[in-house]
Amino acid sequence: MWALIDCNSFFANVERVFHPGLRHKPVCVLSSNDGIIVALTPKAKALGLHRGDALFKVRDTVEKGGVAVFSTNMMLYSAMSQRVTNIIRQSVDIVENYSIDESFANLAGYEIHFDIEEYMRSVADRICLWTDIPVSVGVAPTKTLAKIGSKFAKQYPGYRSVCMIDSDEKRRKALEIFDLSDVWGIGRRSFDKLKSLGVNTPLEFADKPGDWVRRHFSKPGVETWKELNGYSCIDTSEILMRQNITTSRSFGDMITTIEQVKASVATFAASCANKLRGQSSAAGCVTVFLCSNFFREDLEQYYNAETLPFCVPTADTIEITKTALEIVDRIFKPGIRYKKSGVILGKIVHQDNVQPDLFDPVQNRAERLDLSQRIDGLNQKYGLKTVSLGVEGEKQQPWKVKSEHKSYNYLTDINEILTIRI
DNA sequence: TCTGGGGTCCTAGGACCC
DNA sequence: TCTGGGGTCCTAGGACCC
Repeated sequence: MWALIDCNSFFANVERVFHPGLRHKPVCVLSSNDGIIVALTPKAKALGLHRGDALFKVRDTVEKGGVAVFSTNMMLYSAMSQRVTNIIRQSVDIVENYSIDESFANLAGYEIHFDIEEYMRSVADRICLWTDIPVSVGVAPTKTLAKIGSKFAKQYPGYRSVCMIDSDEKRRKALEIFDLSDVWGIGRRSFDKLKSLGVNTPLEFADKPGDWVRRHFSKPGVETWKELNGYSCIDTSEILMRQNITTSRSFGDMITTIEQVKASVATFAASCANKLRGQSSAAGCVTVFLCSNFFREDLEQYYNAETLPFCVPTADTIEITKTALEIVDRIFKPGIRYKKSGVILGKIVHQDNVQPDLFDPVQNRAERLDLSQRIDGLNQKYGLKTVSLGVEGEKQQPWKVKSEHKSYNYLTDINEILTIRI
């Protein structure tokens, strides 16, 4: 059996933890630039707000409904996610951390010594007691069914946080009433296709014969079908090394000069390089893209991207930044008002597997990497951008994101720790 | 005026090899 | 007029996830 432990309205609930006055108020968390709503509590949903709504379009509802609004604070959410995961790992041996707010726990063998439902309920209660984050748990023979269980657990308080799908009767009943478009692995396209084929519920899909499914769908569709029928086949075991690393942002204000574009690209390149070293790897190529504001039909539109390879895979901030800026020189077009840029590192290999080049123009790779790592160390100890490249520019720049409702880094910065007045 | 960011996997088709 | 058979590797784009 698998359990899926899913944190309810995770970002919004993390904010609520540190603002106890909001316990019974609607809360929502915004994307970068305070653009759209990315997380919201049930009370905010009840006002008619949705994930994906642009803030400027729903400002009326937000103000009239007394909704507490927060800018996104990933440092805080990551730190809280770590705490939740740690508690799960204390109770179950094999845990796959699937996303920032979800973990799969492998319960094989646990039924011998425990009442699984009560055991997982005790885990859920402990998470709530120790972190104040409410979770919903689904338990089932496959991950896809466990996901469905957790949605039921979230929807109906009667389950007391844990919904177990452990018999064929329960499975069929769940699949009969569950929304087909909410099944894990069935996105917009597959949903439309199933509808057009006359399939309206997960149960109708599960009951189709295997050759029908294989005729209409390829590997992912067949796997979902098997999982719905109780045959476990989706592997989410942990990805130890990312194959691509991206840093991109929309700008607070549109920018026009090449110096500003370069400052943004240099900042994102340094961020990518830092993430790259964090997983002890090196990149074989770098891509830079620039684009204008596609929502502004009155302005000239532009998008361009280019990729350059490295002679030898590298994790050196200076080398990566220099190459990224060469791309800017090639694709920058004057007269455009730029809204977004981004840096993508690709062809990533582990640093121990880097193939040297006999004609490598860089002689001191080890020292260069050491320099980058020492800069990481200083920035880790004294705060972001304590040491950075000059080309990244000053702290205040028009392209920096808007973030007007950001809470403090209560869990990771000693200067921003929660103050309690008695 | 204001509209997010970061990933993975699969497949078909092109280009190439013998 | 007739024009094989069997592969590999790479990439762009689609579909999906959070």
